[in-house]
Amino acid sequence: MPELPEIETVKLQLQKVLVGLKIVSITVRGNKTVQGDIRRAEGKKVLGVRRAAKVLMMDLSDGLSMAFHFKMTGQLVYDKDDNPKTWKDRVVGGHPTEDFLGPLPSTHTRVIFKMNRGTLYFNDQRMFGWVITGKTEEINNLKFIKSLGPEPFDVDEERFVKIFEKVKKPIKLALMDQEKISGVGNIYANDACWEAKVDPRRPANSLTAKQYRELFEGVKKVLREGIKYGGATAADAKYIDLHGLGGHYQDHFKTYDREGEHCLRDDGGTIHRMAMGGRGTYFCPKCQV
DNA sequence: TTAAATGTTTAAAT
DNA sequence: CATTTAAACATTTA
Repeated sequence: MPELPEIETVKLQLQKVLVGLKIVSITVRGNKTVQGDIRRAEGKKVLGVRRAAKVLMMDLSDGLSMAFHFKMTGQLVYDKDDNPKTWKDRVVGGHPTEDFLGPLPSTHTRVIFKMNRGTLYFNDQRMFGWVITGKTEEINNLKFIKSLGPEPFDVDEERFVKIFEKVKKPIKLALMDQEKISGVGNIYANDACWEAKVDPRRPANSLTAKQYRELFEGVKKVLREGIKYGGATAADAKYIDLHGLGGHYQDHFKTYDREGEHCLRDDGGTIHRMAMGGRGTYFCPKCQV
């Protein structure tokens, strides 16, 4: 699921509970999910948790690291207790499914990390996600990670404009192109275009200087809001809010999943939905030009 | 039954 | 070759 804010949220959570713990044993239940010899990580200590765009990385003792990609439906759940009695004994992050609340492992659990205190589960319903284990240097040099463009927070306006001014594809798809700017996915790309009052279908090279500037500020704004609210758990996760788990950015969507609803600018416009690059694209035809 | 779902990844077309 | 588009991946839910 997750885009940059959701992974950032998981990272911050895991930094609090996982660092310093030792991986006692690893059980692999989905071979498709695992790349490299993940069991090399057994007996290693978690030294740190970090993030690059949508990739979560764990640095382990003895120069090993692991990189997780959640793709559409990945999630990490850490149970502090072997038999969690309340949701307070559980830390969750990633795509919201009932796995957040039910007993684990579940049918979607692909990897189980038994720690010296508690258990970490990597769940992934659709099995697009992956976890790669290797030397820290190998992980840092993964082709996928090397090909990532800068995150929006790491460029200035001039660089931002330069990235898009020769791109002919629609601005929304260009924003989601990880080799140009990394960390932005479907939800935040939609909302960023709304913030900038830009029609998502506009060729990326056709924006005015003002629109580039507002898009640059807008994309940072929606990402910052996503992080502030702890990511999005989307509308299908009511049961998660009930228990206090998960983020709340879904309550602050500007356009995403708001088809037919009024534009938040109260300009009389209605949020329309169309498909672009096979993904749901939401915008207000009235103010986004 | 069909469509769609917070993402890449690959092949095909331009 | 660089860029862009469409299909594919696997599963569940509306």
